[in-house]
Amino acid sequence: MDFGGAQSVDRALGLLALVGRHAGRGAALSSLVEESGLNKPTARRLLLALIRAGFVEQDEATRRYYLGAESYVLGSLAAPRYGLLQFAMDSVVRLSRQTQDSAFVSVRRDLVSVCLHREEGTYPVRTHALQTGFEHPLGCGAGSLAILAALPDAEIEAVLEANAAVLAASYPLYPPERIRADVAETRAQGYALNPGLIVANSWGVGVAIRDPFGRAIGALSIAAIDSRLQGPRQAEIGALLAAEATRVEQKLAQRQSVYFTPVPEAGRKTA
Amino acid sequence: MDFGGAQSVDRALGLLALVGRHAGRGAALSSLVEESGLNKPTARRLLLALIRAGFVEQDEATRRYYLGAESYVLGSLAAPRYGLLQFAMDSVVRLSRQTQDSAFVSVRRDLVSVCLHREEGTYPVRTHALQTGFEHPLGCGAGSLAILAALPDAEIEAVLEANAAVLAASYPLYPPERIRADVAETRAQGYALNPGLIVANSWGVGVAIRDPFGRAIGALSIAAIDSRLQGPRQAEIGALLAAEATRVEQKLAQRQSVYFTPVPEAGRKTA
DNA sequence: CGATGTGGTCCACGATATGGACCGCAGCAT
DNA sequence: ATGCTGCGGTCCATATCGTGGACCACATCG
Repeated sequence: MDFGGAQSVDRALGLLALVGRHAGRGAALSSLVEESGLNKPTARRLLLALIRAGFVEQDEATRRYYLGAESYVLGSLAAPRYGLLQFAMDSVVRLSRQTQDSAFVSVRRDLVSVCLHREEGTYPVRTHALQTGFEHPLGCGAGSLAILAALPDAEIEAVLEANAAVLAASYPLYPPERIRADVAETRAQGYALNPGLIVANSWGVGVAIRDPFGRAIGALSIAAIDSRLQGPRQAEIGALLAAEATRVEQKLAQRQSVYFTPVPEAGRKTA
Repeated sequence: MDFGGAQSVDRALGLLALVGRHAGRGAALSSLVEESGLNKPTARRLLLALIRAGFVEQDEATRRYYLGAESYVLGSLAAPRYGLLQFAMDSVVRLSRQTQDSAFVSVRRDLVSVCLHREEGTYPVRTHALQTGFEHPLGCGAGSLAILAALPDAEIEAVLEANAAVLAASYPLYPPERIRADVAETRAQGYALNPGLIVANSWGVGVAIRDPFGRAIGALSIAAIDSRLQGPRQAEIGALLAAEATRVEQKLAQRQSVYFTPVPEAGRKTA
């Protein structure tokens, strides 16, 4: 199979994405080394290249790595095409206020769902299972499941197959059959439920956001401890989420007509 | 001089930034080759790496290159640290409505100013000199000059020196002395004026935006044909801009206290 | 139906990235 | 003080990897 060379570029971009997933907290060299599978000199050398280009910055004192200004500029320039956060921000804040629990926007990125923003709830007991930058395979977690359930059946199968290895390795509570069942339930209920399958007692409810072509591109979700997402409140929150998702979809439909691309490329195999 | 290796990474990141500067329009391979100074096979190979990582997408039909989803995700993750667009968006829209001319947010990126968003004016005769993604050396253009004038004198000299080569080569109407004079005028007036120095008859007025530490990080600006920016209207627009800049600064001060970094690294020499 | 301008690919050559070994430092329990 | 551990960072001989001139395929145009 021909990958077209440029391996060090692949590694550098992987590192960049990794630094992004640690944004806020900052990433230590050692953790980047571990998570990327690179060795230290290589990781360091690539980070220097990323720093040189302004995509990453290093805190002089703590030596931790953060995303740099160029990353922000790039994202802002990409916003017209993908601007989910821009349009979902209001809704997330509103959801968090209304429910007192933490609210999230996630976006689909190929085979996974990435959390773009977490709006802290006011209720004193909170779950911190999901934080900005975290990602899970499609189907794992409330928002992630909502996205998956909104895809055409054929695509769901393709995604599950491509994710099979990761699921088996890191998500023991999520065998493919389970996810298929969850998808069916999500479609029946109108909202996705995660009954603490990633972190025990940390439940979530999610609803997908579709682009003007009807493709699921992201999700809104709420997370709380199990006792706050039982009985009627679950469906109430599902309805709230659905209402806000519709608002986001309307904003997307208004502004983006010019920019949106017909097809964002199918999921590819795992490396 | 030791650059720490990883040259192909530098080139790839340069290409990525370049694709970003063409966002919206999309970038043709040939123009990327020309603007980057790379040769075709190399550029193509690096682009394939960028596509593989999701930072760039290629339109199947037109073969043009666009920023990909990962670029957007990355930028969203960097937003808490650099979120200027997020907070300036409202102001730009308002400015454009009030003045009927096109309004812009730009952000400082080392030695240059990059236009993050252009809000189209309603007035029938418009200038298209500045578009989203365009960048100019600090001091060249209204917003860019506003940023420069808001820096400490020592930093201004450092920036001018570092930019000397580019200015001499590509901005014949901007000798360093001229920029120094413009800075003085900007500080006296309270707003920066570009009297058609980049594109003839395309004038602009700009005001800097400062972060909570007082450092100039970006600018708001208005552009129009010369006849619409003469006499009293010039200062009126200057005042409007200053008012909106203050609003943005307040939003930044509120939200960002936790995130903002003390020092964003001094300008480095041109390559 | 040649001429020109795209986008894209091949492959021999040699410049380039690699990673095991190493350094210096900070914290901490002897 | 003294050794230990874990951290961030760097060196440099080795061989792997990227390079770019030459080339192909396909449109468009006069």
